[in-house]
Amino acid sequence: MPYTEAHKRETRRRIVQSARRLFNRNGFADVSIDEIMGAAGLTRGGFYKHFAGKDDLYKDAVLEFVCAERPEPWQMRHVDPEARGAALSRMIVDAYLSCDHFDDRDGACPMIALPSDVSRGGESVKGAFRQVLAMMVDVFAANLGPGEGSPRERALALAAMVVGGMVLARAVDDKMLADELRASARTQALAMAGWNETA
Amino acid sequence: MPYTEAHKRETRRRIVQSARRLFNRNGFADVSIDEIMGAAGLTRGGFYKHFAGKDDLYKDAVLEFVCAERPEPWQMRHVDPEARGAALSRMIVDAYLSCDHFDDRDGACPMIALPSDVSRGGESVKGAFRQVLAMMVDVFAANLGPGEGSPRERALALAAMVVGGMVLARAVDDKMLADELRASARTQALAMAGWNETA
DNA sequence: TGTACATCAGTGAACGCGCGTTCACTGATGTAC
DNA sequence: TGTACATCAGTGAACGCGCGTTCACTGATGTAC
Repeated sequence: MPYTEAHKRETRRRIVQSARRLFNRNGFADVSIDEIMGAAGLTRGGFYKHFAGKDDLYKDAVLEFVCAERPEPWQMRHVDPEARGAALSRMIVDAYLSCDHFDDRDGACPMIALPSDVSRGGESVKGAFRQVLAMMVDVFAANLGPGEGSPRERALALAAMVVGGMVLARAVDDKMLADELRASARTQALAMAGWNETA
Repeated sequence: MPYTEAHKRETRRRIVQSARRLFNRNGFADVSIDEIMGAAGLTRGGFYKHFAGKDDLYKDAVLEFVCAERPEPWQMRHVDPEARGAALSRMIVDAYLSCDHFDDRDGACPMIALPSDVSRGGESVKGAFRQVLAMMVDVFAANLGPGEGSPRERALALAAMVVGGMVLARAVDDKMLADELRASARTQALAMAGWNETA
């Protein structure tokens, strides 16, 4: 058994990472396997030693975000549970709607970079997308401040607002309007969640 | 001057309409000019008598939604001004987040069907997208009930929430979760806008 | 420890295919007389 | 009113190109002896 299993896993991981970046930037349809393999330091043919086809890679690329290394406070999983609560949740909203996240074409959340692509995709990508959404909704629901409606309802609406604000900001060719969208979604989201600055 | 100008305009309109439907359903990259022309009852080559290229058509397809015939209460422009206000706005939110709109793959708002495609597109598509957004934001801002924040801020956040709710609902492969997203966005949007049922 | 071997990750030429676009043409139509 | 003409919307074959995928291969590596 030449080449260790670890070696193969590492190569596969590199391909998935490269794919995530390129899909984020250019969409699923406009990225070729050549580009993905090239960016991973490999060549065309080897791709099929790791994946059944392009579609098979798609869900892994979306899912990779869940496991990917992210700048704090994105690392929801690694945060000290003691630090959870309104402060952390506010940081997540801020980070999500931040200028950095807006500009990060390669590393952004797939819910922002790929939603309409995924909506036309197959069951497996949509399942991966659901996992990313669930991660966000669970963090929100567990840390809500005072407000109207069930925690789940409010958490889902919060997710809709922060994702929607960012998606609209990116689809518009007017930096001022994009900034306005991010700021408005941020302020109203914090208010809706009961995470006001004054709280 | 054979063939009237009206005839040419009508043909062009048919191509744009066909393109809008197909882009909505399959995205910009996955629709061929053959398909668009075929669906419009024409053949490949004639396309270039009307458009400089595929990109040129893109913005018109997005913009067509602004002028397109829509079921009430989508027809914001044609509604009796007397009827405007919270009742109308509530109807718009309801229609936007409705099951019918969710299912209408061909006729849906481009902000739902194409946002991540447009975010990777050129200046002209993004300009068209901005016009669609502006239409919605203006209607919201002009009809807000009581609430916190400036009208514009609240209108932008409302747009983010209704668009985001629908975009997420479509990207997820779980009808129950999709319904929950639509319902949650609807309830919280109406509350945020001061359009509560009891108002 | 050293060597011969089997494995299989990775290579790159080749495949068929569908795309966006071009172009020589055709033929339906409005206009001039 | 009828006819000859010019226009140009629409046709469909052809183009070069890049795609996803296949396949015979190569060569780096772990294992057996």
